[in-house]
Amino acid sequence: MSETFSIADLAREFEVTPRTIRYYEAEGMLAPERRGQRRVYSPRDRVTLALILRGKRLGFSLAEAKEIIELYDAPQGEAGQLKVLIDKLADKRDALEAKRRDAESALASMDDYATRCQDRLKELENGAESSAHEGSNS
Amino acid sequence: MSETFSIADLAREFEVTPRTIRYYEAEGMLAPERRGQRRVYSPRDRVTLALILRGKRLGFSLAEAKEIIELYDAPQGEAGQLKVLIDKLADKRDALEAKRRDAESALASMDDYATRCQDRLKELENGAESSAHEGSNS
DNA sequence: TATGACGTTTACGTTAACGTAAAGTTATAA
DNA sequence: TTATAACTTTACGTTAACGTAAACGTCATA
Repeated sequence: MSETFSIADLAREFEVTPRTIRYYEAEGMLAPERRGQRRVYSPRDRVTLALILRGKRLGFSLAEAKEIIELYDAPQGEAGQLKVLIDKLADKRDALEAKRRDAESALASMDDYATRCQDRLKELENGAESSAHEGSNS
Repeated sequence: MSETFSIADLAREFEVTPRTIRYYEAEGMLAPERRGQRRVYSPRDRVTLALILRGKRLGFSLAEAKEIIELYDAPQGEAGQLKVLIDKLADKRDALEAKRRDAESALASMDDYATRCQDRLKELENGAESSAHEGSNS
């Protein structure tokens, strides 16, 4: 028998409220067991929650996050189902790739800008030859 | 005099509605010129809109996107301001890096899963030796 | 036994980010 | 000159994703 978690455990760990976790359950994204009326979360439930929250951080809606999760526990029974699953995975992969590219280009331009700011700061701190864009004239 | 754009031009290009663009203006993120009462967008306005939308795609709220944009046209007058700006840039950079890492780990596990699905599919298509996890026994 | 601490359900409230409709303005085309 | 296409403002409506409050259950412990 493996580890279990209370709703407060997961709320603490992932820095969300119990309300949020219950909401995801109401949306059909989690289905913890019950000990009496209390929710008992398995390590698998915990992974699912982590997936949801990572999806959200990446700008997916809960509906989109749900689609992704459903892919991960889709039945791989027959070949037909598997082909459909593989196709859908490719779609989600493309969406993720796009986000990564967005992040990378944003990082690139931001780093570029930060470098220019630092150069400008050094100019200001070294006596500073009045205007910017001045070469190092001896 | 450089190119200008109507609100419909930008709406088409970025696949949003004019309402959305006006909303961003009302939120203080865009300030197009006016020819009469009509909005006239500069290439710079267009870049700003692109920044907003990329931010949104990455899961930033409009408020966060606004902060980033304000960094990009902050005054770099004195050294003190520049230092503050550089600090804030580092913060936003960290947030972006985190998103990129999220995207990358999501991609990695998804690719992993997709590969396993494809393996399973090939098994099914090649006569299929009953169960999974069977080596290629001669 | 009573008093927290932690959980539950139910239900209404809130906010961001727009959608949508109404009514008016302005330039161009027929 | 009228129509129509593209724009404008104003203002109320909508949806996702929770927040918040009320009223209740249940277990350990002081």
